[in-house]
Amino acid sequence: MFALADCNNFFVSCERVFRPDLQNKPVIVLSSNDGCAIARSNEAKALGIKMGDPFFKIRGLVAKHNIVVFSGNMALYDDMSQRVRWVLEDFAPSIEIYSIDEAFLDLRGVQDIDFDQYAKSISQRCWKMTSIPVSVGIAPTKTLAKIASKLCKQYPKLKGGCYMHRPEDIEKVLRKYPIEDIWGIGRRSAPRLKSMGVQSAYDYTQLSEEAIRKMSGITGVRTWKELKGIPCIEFEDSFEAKQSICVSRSFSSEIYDIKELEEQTANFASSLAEKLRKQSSVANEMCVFAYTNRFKENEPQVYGNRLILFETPTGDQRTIVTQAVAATRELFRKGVGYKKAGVIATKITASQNQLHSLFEDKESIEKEHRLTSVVDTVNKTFGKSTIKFAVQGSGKIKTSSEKQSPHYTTLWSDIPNVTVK
DNA sequence: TCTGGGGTCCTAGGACCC
DNA sequence: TCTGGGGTCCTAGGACCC
Repeated sequence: MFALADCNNFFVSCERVFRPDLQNKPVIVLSSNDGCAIARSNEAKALGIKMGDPFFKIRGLVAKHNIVVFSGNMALYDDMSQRVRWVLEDFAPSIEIYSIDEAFLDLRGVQDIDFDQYAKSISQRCWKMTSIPVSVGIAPTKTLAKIASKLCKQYPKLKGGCYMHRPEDIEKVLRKYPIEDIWGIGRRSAPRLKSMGVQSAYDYTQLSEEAIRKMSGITGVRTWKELKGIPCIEFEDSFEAKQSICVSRSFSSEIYDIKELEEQTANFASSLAEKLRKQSSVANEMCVFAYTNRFKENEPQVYGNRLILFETPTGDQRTIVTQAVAATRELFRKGVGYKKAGVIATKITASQNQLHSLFEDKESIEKEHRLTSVVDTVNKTFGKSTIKFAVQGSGKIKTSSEKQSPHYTTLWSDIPNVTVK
């Protein structure tokens, strides 16, 4: 059996931990620049707020129903996510972190226990230890476990835990389960399937393997088998270094000035380098991009990008920042208003396999390492951008988030004016 | 006026090899 | 008129996920 633990309306639930007065009230959390609704409480969902709704389009609803609005607070959500994980780790020999608000638990080999009670216990323990409501589904495959956890949200009497294993029960559930809600069936395929008369998960299981393969390839076949109770999707509990890392943001307003854009990409590059080093990786390539506001349809659209091939694979902050700034200078066009920019590292490999060029001097490489490790330590201790490159300017990215709650659980990173002796 | 950020996997087709 | 038969690797784009 596999379990899926899914935090309910996670970002909203995190805010409610420190604002218990908001229980049972409509609450939403917005994306960066307070752009879109990316988390909604059940009450907000009931009022018709959809995932991804632009904030300016729902202002009326928000005012009318006194919906409480937060800007995203990732520092808080990341930390709360970690706390939930700590609780989950007690319940299974290994867990797979699927996303910030979801984890699979590997229960293969666990026998002679009441799985339904187990699911409920996991949920209760999470609530008790973190004040985050968590829905736990247990089933023979990951895809079915996902469905089981969704049932918990639909039926409060399940008390946060649902064990789904008997074929007749599974069939009953799948007959009522909408095709578009299946894990792995996306916005693209769902309408196509519906037009063929495939409405429910059960209908999907009734198609032939050939038909599935033709329509949705091997991934479709895997989902199809998983719905039939045959596990096909690997349990991935080991840490895998990311194959690509992207740091990008939309700006609160368009940037027309080259210096300003350079500052921004320098900041992206700096945190890109940090992320690379954090997973002990180096990158062979980096792409720098900047483009105009795609929603201003009447204005000319510009998409500038530059690919940088590093001479030797690198995670070095100085190289990455310098090259990103140089690329920005190249792609920048006067008179263009840049609304979004970013940097992407690709062709990533482990730093211990790093190849050095014949002409590099060993001593300077070691010096570089010592420097970056000092910078990392200082920034980790005293907060992001305590030490930064001059070209990063203020070290801040030009975004806005006016309704952000405090970093309740990680305040130390916000302590200003630390004196170091 | 105002529209998020960050990933993965699969596939088809082209370039290249003998 | 007739024009082999395998392979591999890489890339871009699509589809999916949260």
